[in-house]
Amino acid sequence: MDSSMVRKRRADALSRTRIVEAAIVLLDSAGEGALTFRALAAKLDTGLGALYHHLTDKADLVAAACDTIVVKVLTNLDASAEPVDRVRQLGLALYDAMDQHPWLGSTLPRVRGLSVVRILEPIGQSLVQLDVPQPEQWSTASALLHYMLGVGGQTAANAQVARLGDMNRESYLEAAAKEWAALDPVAFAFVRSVAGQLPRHSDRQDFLAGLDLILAGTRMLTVASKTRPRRKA
Amino acid sequence: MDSSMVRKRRADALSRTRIVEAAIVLLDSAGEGALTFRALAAKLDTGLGALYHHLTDKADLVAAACDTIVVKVLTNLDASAEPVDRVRQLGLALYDAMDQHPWLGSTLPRVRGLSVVRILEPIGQSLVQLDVPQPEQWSTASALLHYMLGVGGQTAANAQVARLGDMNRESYLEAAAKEWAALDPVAFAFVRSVAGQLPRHSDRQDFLAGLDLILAGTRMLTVASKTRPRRKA
DNA sequence: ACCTGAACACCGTTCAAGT
DNA sequence: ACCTGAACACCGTTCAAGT
Repeated sequence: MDSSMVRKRRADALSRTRIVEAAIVLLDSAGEGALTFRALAAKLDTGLGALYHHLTDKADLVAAACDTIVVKVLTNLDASAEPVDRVRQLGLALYDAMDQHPWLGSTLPRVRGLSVVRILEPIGQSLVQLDVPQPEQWSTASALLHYMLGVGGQTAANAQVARLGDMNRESYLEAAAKEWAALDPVAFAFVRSVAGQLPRHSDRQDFLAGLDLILAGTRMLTVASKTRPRRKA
Repeated sequence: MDSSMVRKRRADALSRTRIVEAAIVLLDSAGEGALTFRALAAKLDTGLGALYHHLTDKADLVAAACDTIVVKVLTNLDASAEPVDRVRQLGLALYDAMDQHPWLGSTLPRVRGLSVVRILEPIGQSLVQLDVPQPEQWSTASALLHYMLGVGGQTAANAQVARLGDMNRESYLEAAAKEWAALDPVAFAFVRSVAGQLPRHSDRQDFLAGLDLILAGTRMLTVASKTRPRRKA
């Protein structure tokens, strides 16, 4: 019962879930480069080989970490909302998760397993409810998925650069804005013209604006198909 | 003048450009995992340290490889085309480059340097020409950029999985379709419903369809702004 | 069955030493 | 100035050996 005994007998046994949770903590606190089997073993106070008894691979570990977050995001969604709102909610929830766990955006695309399919499913279901014509359902769902993943990748990259330079978000954006403003006025006319808004802008709002752009384009697909009315199911 | 002398005196001296070109060949032929300073040194018949005399980092090398491709893509664009067509051309050219160099899609987002800004610039210029209102220019250009990068990331991931499994595109897609068809009928209703089209679909056409979705949404921004007409410059 | 940690085959990067 | 290659400090992964 005394503390030395508790320390000897581990509070909870090593398990896949515990390892993955520790991996997420490691990734969140110090970035992708910090996830190491050795660091993980030290954090869990165990040996290297023990980890391989619960995981097949590092890829397996990363995939499990991703899937844990993705499942959590999808579980918290409100299924009763209108289809368009469901997609927006899903997008924002995913954005927030990628913002909170920057390693997610760079890892999710290349992860094996169901994580990406899990995200695709509610998107597709919403499009079906929106009466997007069958031939366009797949490409539209893909477009929404790729957009979300693309934003996540960039979020991850920015977080990584900021971390390497040991900067916070504001100083990073201001440095980028200054860099852009110094570019060639002819070749980079547009980028220079928007450099000023860079430090003040909200990535989250921009994400939603882009999502709404795709959803607006999607609405036109349904409108176009409604001119040839189909009977209801 | 005889061949032994030619072999002794290297045909062309080691240079940053030559190194980057060799790196691209290595990446194209065997994937991201094959790009190693040791492999590169062997290919160029030089020492390890010599490479560091022309490069600061591995990140520097990868960034240079990316930028080489990006610059090539952008150089070949037809600047005289209509704005919408310019964006589509740019998108397709980028898609093709990412298809041909699968490592590009997974690397581009996290690369330091101008590569991403180079892509953003012509997108933004096209939006200006399209009379997209100033407040929406940045978020719209970002959306288009992120979409393109998102598709590239997925292309890269698919190529990677196919390479690991030693499969060609067709057998990879058929395996994925079979996997999807075996998913839970309730939880994955949508994904199952589109599994059949997976082997036959064209990623390139889907990419364009998604791009057009965003462009259709963008057109609505300009139409909306035209109801309050502004004087011409 | 579950765990340990030394050992192996790699990496990126550095640096004294050469030309 | 440019190049060499041994050396260093890491990796992921394996595996005989322990309990």
